[in-house]
Amino acid sequence: MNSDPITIHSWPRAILHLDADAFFASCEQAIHPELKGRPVITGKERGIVAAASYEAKAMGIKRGVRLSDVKKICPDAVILPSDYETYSLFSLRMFSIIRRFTPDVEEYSIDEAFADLTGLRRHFHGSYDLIAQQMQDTVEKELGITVSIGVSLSKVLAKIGSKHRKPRGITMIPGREIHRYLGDLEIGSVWGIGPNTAAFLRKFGITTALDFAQKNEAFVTKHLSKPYIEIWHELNGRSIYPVIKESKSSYQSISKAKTFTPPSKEESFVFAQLSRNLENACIKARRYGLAATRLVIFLRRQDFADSGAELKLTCPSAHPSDLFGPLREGFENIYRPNTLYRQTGVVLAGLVAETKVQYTFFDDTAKIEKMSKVYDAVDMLSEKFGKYTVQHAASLQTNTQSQHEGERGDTPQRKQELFKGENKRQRLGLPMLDVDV
DNA sequence: TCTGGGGTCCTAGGACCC
DNA sequence: TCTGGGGTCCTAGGACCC
Repeated sequence: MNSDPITIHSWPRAILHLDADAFFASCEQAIHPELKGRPVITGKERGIVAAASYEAKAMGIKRGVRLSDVKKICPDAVILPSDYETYSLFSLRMFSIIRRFTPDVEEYSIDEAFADLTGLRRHFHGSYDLIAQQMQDTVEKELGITVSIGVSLSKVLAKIGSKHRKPRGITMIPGREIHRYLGDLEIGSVWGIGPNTAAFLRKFGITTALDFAQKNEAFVTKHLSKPYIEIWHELNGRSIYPVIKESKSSYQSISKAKTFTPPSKEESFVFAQLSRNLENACIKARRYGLAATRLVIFLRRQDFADSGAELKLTCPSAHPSDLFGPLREGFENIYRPNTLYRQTGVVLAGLVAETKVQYTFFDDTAKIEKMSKVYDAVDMLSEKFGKYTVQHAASLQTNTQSQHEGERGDTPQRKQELFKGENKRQRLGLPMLDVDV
């Protein structure tokens, strides 16, 4: 089954990659100026470091370190729960600043963006370097966070640039200097080359990005599959990956998972967690007008072994009431008594647009429509009053335990200052629900 | 690095059809 | 009843990303 052939984009492109520095921690420092200059860490809710400010990094604190260790290394550290909602607002602001320079912007992740600057020098009466500087300055001035930028001939090279000097770095990698940046770069640090591929390449004596880039095409096509051939081209300055403007509007799958501490062996508790995952996944699916045709469930044991089950649904749906039957069935297949579980999860897969859902003769259409209304109302209540206003009885058991998760009574005043004039829904870019209960 | 919670794309191989 | 070549669709699973 062969997919699209590799096409190289028209000659030389100027691709910019922007990467915010210690994004979560920087947002916290921007909102709480008294934290500037202090070691700040987020991740309180899960007990390990999600992000560390540069002050914390300087003391040797990295992502993934246990918070108990953090307190030993750095008793002064300010430890906060991650507040994704606020970070999303900063993120949207950051993207809109980048769009002042060009509409050709890809929102790659919450703290990263690509932009295609090809041909913009005339318009800005300056070099790409100057454009990058202006962008960096504007973000810093308006949002109070710093970013690092790389500009080069391809996305892979631009990423290498933005990582090369941090924080607040700007790195231009013109074609003639590519080798200078690839020579010191370990092959496993290249975007798209994971531990498996790095180990495979090392068997051929390839240890740096330069070693790989200098292999000839015959070698690459003989030993590697499409994604890696593409990376090889990109490392050599031939742009393969386009900057994709369209923001995400559809999903292939929607998943929800949650780890609980301490782990549990109690069947009803584990199933309640799973039910909650299902409800959350369904809320998201309905928000995008999607319905699932397959339901995947999985349990992760304390030793990190996974077991899972996949159920095919007779009729596409994003309503928990339709999915509880299959959920229960799958759960009973994989749950083993006297086993400690640490995580549950569900995946809604085979998503189809809600409008495409076809009812068979045997489905009770009237009942289905009634259920749709009920769930629209639930979604609206969740938006208005917080997520768990209305719950299925099956999920209720999770509440007692969720109380020891990180609480956050934040500073609404400050947030309102920063984002005044936009209600939460607009700020987060969510569509308006049009519900008549 | 002992382990969050989301996602994506690619490939091989089987089922099915002519 | 058997044989062969070739196409399409679907799915499981691997690998990778932030």
